[in-house]
Amino acid sequence: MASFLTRSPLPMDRNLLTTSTRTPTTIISLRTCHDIQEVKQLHARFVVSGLLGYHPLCARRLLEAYVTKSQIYYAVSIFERIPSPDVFVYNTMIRGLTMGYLTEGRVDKARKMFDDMAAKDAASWSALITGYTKNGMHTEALALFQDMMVSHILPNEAALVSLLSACGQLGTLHQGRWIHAYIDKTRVLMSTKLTTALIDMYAKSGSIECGYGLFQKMAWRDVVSWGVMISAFAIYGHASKCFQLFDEMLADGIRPNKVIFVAILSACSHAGRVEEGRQYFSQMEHDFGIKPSIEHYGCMVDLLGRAGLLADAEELILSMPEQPNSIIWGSLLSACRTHNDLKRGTWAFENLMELEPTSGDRYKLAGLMFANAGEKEEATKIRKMIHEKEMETTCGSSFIEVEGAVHEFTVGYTAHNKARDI
DNA sequence: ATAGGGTTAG
Repeated sequence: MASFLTRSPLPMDRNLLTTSTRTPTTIISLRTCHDIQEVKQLHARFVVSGLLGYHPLCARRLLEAYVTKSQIYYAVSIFERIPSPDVFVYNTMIRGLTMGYLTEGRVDKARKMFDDMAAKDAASWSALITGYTKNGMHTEALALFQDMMVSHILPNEAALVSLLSACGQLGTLHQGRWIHAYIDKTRVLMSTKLTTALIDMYAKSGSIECGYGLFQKMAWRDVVSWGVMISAFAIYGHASKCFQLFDEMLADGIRPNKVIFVAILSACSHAGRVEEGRQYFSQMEHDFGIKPSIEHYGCMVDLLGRAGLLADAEELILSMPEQPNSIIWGSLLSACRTHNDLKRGTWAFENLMELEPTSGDRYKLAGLMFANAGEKEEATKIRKMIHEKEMETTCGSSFIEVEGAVHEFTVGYTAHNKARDI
């Protein structure tokens, strides 16, 4: 059966194909497509003209284009028709399999492809490490790094950035420090991205001072570097520091993006800075042209709710252009519990039941609200529902690393054998 | 004739 790979070029393209030593512009233009439809149109042209089977670059560039557009289905179909894929093609496939919307077993497929590869380069390891961190499989990413070191393959910058992100998510400070030392020792260039990843790792692992030290020494800070630093201080509740950094960022000529405002607004929320929060919220749209997204509304509802301004929170929710999500309702419910607002709390709870009918934590919170307000009947009704529907409830917990070991702490749990010391 | 990678509300 003749496939498009074996078909000879049509007469109209034959001239172009045989006389030119340069890559056809249609193949080059695959890289600048920003729309899937454009890629598909070019794909069709390549099939019809026979270029796909004729030019060795055509299939791999098409594969690359589908991968960057997260079109794994098309990427696989192209991949399967490449006669003898090289490392670059395999690496592109590993990236594609671990990117975009995950369907079951795609990371495993990437792993299998990786294991089956006869020749792997640093980019192959990097692709899978990044794939793991992108899918929240941080432990697997760090384990793969160990294998990589054993195989004497030097990690590239992309791998190091992903590994630092994994360390930050897990809070494994000593592994992060080890990578930092490794970077210094091997004289890897400290780029903006790498330094930003280090700052984020330190901040998320409880060493904000280390992160801030690196930040201050940076030669070039982009909007992400500022975002990492401001978010870090926001989590620590240092609102004034966030405001100061925001001004410094503007003075540095960097325009804030939506992420910066999420960080600033969450800083306001954690520190109870209602007035500043309101100012930044309106400044965001009027001075910087950024339309508030659901995350920004989430921060504002939380800010107003914590401050007990529940009527304002309600008004804001009703003014939202899109449907509030469970985070917004959960935030409102939590505020209603602390401020004993049964009316709005019930409203939030009703919406939560629609959006997350099986989340035991939401029901538990509502139960506590009714119990606090003396509504014993409502409270028992909810407790029964949790029991009957066999809903799972989680408790808040935190991880802390001491001398290389990670300990988990659960709210109300003091049975840890060295809880006091830690 | 070659990419990838860092920030985000409870």
